[in-house]
Amino acid sequence: MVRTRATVRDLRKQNRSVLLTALFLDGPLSRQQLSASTGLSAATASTITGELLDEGLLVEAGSVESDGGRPRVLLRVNPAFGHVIGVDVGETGIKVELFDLAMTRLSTVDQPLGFVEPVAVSELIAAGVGEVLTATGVAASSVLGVGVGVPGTVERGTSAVVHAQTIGWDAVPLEKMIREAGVEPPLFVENGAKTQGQAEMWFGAGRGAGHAVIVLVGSGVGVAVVTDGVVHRGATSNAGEWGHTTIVYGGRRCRCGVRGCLEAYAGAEAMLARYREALRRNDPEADQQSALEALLSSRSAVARRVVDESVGYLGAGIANLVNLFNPERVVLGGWAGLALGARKLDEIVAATADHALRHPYGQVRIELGRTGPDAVAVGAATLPVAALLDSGADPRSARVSGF
Amino acid sequence: MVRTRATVRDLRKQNRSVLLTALFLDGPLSRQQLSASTGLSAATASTITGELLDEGLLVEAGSVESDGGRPRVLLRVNPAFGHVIGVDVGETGIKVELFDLAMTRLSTVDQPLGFVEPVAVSELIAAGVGEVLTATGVAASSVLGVGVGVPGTVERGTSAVVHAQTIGWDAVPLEKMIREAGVEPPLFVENGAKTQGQAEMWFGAGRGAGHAVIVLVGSGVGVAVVTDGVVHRGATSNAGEWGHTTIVYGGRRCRCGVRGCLEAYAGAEAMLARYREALRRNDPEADQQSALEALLSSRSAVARRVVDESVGYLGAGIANLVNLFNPERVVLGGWAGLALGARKLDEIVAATADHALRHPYGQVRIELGRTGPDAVAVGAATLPVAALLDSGADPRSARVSGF
DNA sequence: CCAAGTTACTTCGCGCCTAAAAATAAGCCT
DNA sequence: AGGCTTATTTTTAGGCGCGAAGTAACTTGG
Repeated sequence: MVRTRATVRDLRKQNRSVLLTALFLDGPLSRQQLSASTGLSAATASTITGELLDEGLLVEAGSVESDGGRPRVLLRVNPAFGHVIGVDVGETGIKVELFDLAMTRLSTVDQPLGFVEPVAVSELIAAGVGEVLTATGVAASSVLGVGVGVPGTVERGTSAVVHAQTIGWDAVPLEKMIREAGVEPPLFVENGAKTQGQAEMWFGAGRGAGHAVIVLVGSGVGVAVVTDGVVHRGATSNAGEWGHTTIVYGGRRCRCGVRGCLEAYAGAEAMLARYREALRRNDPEADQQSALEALLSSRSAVARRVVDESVGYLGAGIANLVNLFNPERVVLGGWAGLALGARKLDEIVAATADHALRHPYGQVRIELGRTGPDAVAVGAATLPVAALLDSGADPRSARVSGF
Repeated sequence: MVRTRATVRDLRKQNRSVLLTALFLDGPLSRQQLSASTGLSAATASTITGELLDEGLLVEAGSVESDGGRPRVLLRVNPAFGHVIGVDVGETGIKVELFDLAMTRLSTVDQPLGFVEPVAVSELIAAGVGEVLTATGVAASSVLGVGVGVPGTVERGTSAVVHAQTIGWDAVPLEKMIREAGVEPPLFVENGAKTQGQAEMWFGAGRGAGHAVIVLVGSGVGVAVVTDGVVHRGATSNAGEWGHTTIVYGGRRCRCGVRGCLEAYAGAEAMLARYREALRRNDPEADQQSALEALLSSRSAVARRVVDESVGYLGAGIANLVNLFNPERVVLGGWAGLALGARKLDEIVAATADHALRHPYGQVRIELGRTGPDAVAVGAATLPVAALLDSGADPRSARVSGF
């Protein structure tokens, strides 16, 4: 971490951020509790919360009676201070959701989309954003930001650029395009696996863990690695390409062209392909989701073998992550991950134990994901919230959108 | 990152740290340059450096003539402010080195050790520390800290505990033992691969990279992952067990008991074992180092095949790291890594390219390590230095040892 | 040799900041 | 009602970085 110089203003900003984050994550708290949990003096906690109340970021939320003293007044983040929007760009459609600052869902729009073309996607996003706003009567000016979860990797620079081989996107300047389609609030474009990981960390099975690995098994596989509470991004925001790590050197050819990638063994697509091969059939399923369900519940020896092998590969893949990252928690999510995990979690855990080193394995807890089907959108919506919390909502820093 | 409350004192501490770090890493600088490079105002840079000069942390280092103005006075970290000691606990012996604060080596002691037994190791370390001090006449009180690089993983708690399956250490409270053997300065126990990675980052091929992966190939293989300039440790400091990630599912049995670990293919021991098997010989080499040299320079088809295969496995293993961490730089080190890399770096790079995703691969530069055989000791010695720099050498914080 | 010019560094006053102490608010209990 | 307890606000004190205004230490050009 390259630390940099700080001024007295940064102090205030940081302490605002600390208080705001504590209130956001741990619900209503009194100034007293805030002082205790953050380490700030009661005086400072009081001054700063007073400021935040004046600015409309906080509101009072009742009081707790005491046993013989002045009752403590509870404070919480003002849900009406602003709104955030989360967008899930999937391979079959686009979901746009509007939340208030307490992350209560106010409106949802689903738009199916056959062919994923950047211009069409941008326009659908802009339309969806307009729709959720008019449906709820929320003013565009109250939107703190729009988070967008996309497939593929996102390169962050002055403006986010998306690379997604599977849908044929090569260096698509999506942020610029969405802006040009008419979306005004600040944009936060991020890989969908990472936004889903974020959702799992804040609201799901990752809560409370500082070091966690969120494994997402869908058609393919992905991972979000959280270190010290922060999603790991690497030098150019491309980190976390777990699906294309080699796990069977010289093995099956993956759609990325390389042999032996984990994704050639452990995603829903790979499982179904291996099943087809075992049965010498050659007709790809129309609906992966129900095909996987059928495979998982089949009692045929072939199906059972395919599933058991998949569990082995997945366990080895998870063990690699455990060895490399030494997390306290592994969360297994994604639609296929949840379907497989619902039936085979113990076997997956056992396979992980077989392949991981004893010591890091001993530190980890492996759980199923607990976020719903809109986890990508929820996670995307948390991005502007995180930005607000991290900045301490500093009223002195220039804000692009007028809120 | 869990940010925490800050006081006005933390400000000064942080700015001291920033200045001190800039001076340590980028050699002598004038107050003027410091002000420009850190962003601190000239006034503050001057005040703080004045303080640091008074405390003896900095010294003047000549001046640069100007073209028509007051010449700038150069400042640098005072090499004589204190000393640091680095210890390398290897499988064949213990090396203790003394450095001044400019990391100039003042004295070295090598002590061979056959059987690596914790008590004996602790006593040898204490003896070595005493020896380098008396040899140079440096007072124990001027030693800022002793860094110790050990095989295996180090669990940091109130006192460091070492787990090293390969040498039969299971939860050895090494820090406590070294202390009891009579070493007084603050101790910093860390995994040897990580200390070597640290050395490579500060003084070797990793310089300037914020995100890097230091790959160490010796008898086995290890890695140090650097994220944002900081060595990644995970929840319990066990992160980075690359050697025991599965790369050939169901493959060769590794000494850890699992099948298909990278270490069963890519370290010197594995290469020699595979060569022996190919030749149907059964006599382990007495000296791995010269045996590997012989293997690498052999022109026999069998030797060439073993080496080429190893290059492939190693490349795939590196590609996994590139995909997962998206580093800007990969440094290949370790005695076997350097030996192999000296002859086959291009092939290793090509094998990495074959297995990595195009995009993250496009961001990375793969280089040979540039630190010498005492990299582990040098890296260990940097640990107390890093602690000093990070703390801003705050004279107000209580110090255990009297310096 | 001296004055003017130039650049590096210091000093001082201001506006902020947090902490500690003191004061005040708002309940409970008898 | 009065004492007691606890929460919050106000006051005061000690720090900090910055900008402006000096001051120091040279070079240059006559």
